[in-house]
Amino acid sequence: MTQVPSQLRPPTMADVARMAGVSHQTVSRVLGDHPNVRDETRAKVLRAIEEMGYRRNFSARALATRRTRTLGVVASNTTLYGPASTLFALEEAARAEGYFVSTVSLRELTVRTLSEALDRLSEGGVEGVIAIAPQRSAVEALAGLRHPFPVVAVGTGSGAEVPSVNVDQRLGARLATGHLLAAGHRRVWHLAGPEDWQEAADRTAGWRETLEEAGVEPPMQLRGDWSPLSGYRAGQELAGWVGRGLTAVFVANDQMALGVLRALREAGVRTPQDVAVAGFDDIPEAEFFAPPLTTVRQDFSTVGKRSIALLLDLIEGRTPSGTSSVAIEPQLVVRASTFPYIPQPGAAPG
Amino acid sequence: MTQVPSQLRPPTMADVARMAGVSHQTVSRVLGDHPNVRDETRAKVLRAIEEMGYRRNFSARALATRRTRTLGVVASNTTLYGPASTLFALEEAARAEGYFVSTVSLRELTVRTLSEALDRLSEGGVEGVIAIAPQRSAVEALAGLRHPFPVVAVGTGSGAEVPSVNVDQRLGARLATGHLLAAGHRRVWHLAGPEDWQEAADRTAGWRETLEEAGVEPPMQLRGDWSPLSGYRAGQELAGWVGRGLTAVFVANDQMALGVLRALREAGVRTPQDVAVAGFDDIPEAEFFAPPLTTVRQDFSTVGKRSIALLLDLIEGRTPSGTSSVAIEPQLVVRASTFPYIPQPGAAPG
DNA sequence: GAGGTCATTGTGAGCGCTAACAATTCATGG
DNA sequence: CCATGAATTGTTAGCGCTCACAATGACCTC
Repeated sequence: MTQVPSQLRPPTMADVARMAGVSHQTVSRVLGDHPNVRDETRAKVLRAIEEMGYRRNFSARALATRRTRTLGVVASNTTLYGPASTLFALEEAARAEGYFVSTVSLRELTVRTLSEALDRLSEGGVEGVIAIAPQRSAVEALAGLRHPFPVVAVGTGSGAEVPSVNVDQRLGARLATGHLLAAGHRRVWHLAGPEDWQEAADRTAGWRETLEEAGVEPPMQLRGDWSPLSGYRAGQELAGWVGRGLTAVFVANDQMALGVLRALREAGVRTPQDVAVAGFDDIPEAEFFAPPLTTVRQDFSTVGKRSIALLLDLIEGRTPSGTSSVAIEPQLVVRASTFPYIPQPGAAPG
Repeated sequence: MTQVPSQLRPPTMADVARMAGVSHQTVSRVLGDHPNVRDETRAKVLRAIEEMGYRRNFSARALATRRTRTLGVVASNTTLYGPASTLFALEEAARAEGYFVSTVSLRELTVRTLSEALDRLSEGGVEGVIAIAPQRSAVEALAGLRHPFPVVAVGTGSGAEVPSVNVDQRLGARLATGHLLAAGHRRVWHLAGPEDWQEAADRTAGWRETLEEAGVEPPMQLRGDWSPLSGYRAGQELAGWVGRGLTAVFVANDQMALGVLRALREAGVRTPQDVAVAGFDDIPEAEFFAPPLTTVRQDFSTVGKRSIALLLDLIEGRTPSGTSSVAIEPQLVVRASTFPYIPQPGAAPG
């Protein structure tokens, strides 16, 4: 019941035209919503299309128009919340503009894998590519690669030579760190993300700036790899500093914050009474951590829309609306991990 | 430095042929790895290709061969761990077979959205589609829809009229429930997933069977919507049954289990000493819940490979290797939430 | 009623590639 | 030295569509 194998070859526009008693060009006009087609003719054609189950051939159309209306996306770690959300938002935004999205997911972003991915997408006829490339190495690779289509980077930071769209990570870190200072903490410690990630560097920079502006010497900084496990290990180390000046930690993402929370708990350290913890990302689970996590939310939907808009500008040869580097404001979400008040789940906006 | 706008039109095969002093067909042969090309000629052609930065035109090739080598994927909730992992695995498997993947992510799977997605993918020239369609309504919609290409469903359960690939949810539920019974619990309660999800139904069925085979009357069953919040609410209700026969809960996914854990904790109920909790999915965070969560792991990589293999069989007109419904075994991962022993994070396999 | 305009439809030429077949070259053996 | 067949290369005809332009006819104006 699912397929229609009435003929071996699917019907062509000419077949439809013959059936409707018009020329193939008229069929094309109907399909293309051209104004100058008599209603009666249009109806005839539509009826024939319906009856034959005709569908326009993508390849022929693309060949004739020289447009595939397909965008490529290169991503890695697509099972992480951030990249997955970005991917989703990108596809949605692209579809809204009438474009298809062809994805290549990489296990790791190196010059080689990135280059292969771009080659592959090029063979796939994409008109442009979005690279979700948060590692610095990836940005450099991107800048050095030749490709016959425009590329927009997401999450690479704004300093790049490649047009990019970013959430303002530095601002997010300032919000979180500032919030902890405002809550009365003298110093704020920091568990940073991987050195190679631009977003990690930006978050660290925002944290450091905020402390320095407040006249506080930034304490020792730990480093993790985004994983809960690395957060757990860092948390064990942090637990050793409780009572020696540690009262607040800004963790570079929620997953590591989860590990930190667990390590602190196991060490008998209470959150937030003994140590306040703030994260970054606002993953859906963050609200249900023990305790619910204060964190920084990024608007991926906007990231997706802006990225697609920028890429399409580049494809159409338009001057991008604004600069070629877009920054999006993140938002602080305060929950119990930094505050003794425990809100009801579901009450917080998220 | 990134683009090569040396000529307005990108070079064609004929341009390369002219430069190499051969016919365009010879260029095509070189690109197609045809055996009967003299090494010397091949070298000439490759040099010309390199020099001109030539890339074969996707649309022209697809038109001539009548093959786009593109598969479609329809998915919803792609930011959830399961669907995101499946998506990733599908793309990887498709790429390994030389296919492109064009994704359409839906916010909700209804007959209408599904139908639109299939239409759209059809316009995009896909040769086949994978539908990550865990809702029953989606399966029905799929069965009733006409489409000019084969469709393979993932996560729909094996009973469907549509060829499908599934993790054996029932078996997973039996593993978890059996584990709890074996640990000495007299009864196992159950927080089920949304009624409309086949996977939820299968997990519930596995739970119920296991209890019945053990001669135990299944206790009241709660229902959530996969979210931590719904788990939290159910957890509050469950907390009221502690001391009245409730000692173990099998929760239909990890995120709800997270909510349950929090609710129990807030109610002063200890896990696993007072109530053991098992989840389903083994999301990366599960190991770092408080306490680390016993759960059921699904091998998405295998799901991806088998789905693609099945779809390609259908596309090529081959009889699918085996039946048209593939089941994949899940795996129980035991952690502290069902056992008084607390393993070190990182020690558990995952 | 001639001339003009507009709406509507048709015709022909590609888009850049591959498949099928034709033509050429080359090595080999009788 | 030429026939024989294999290896190598070239030629031609589409694949199914859109674009540019031509053709037709209806309608209007003076």
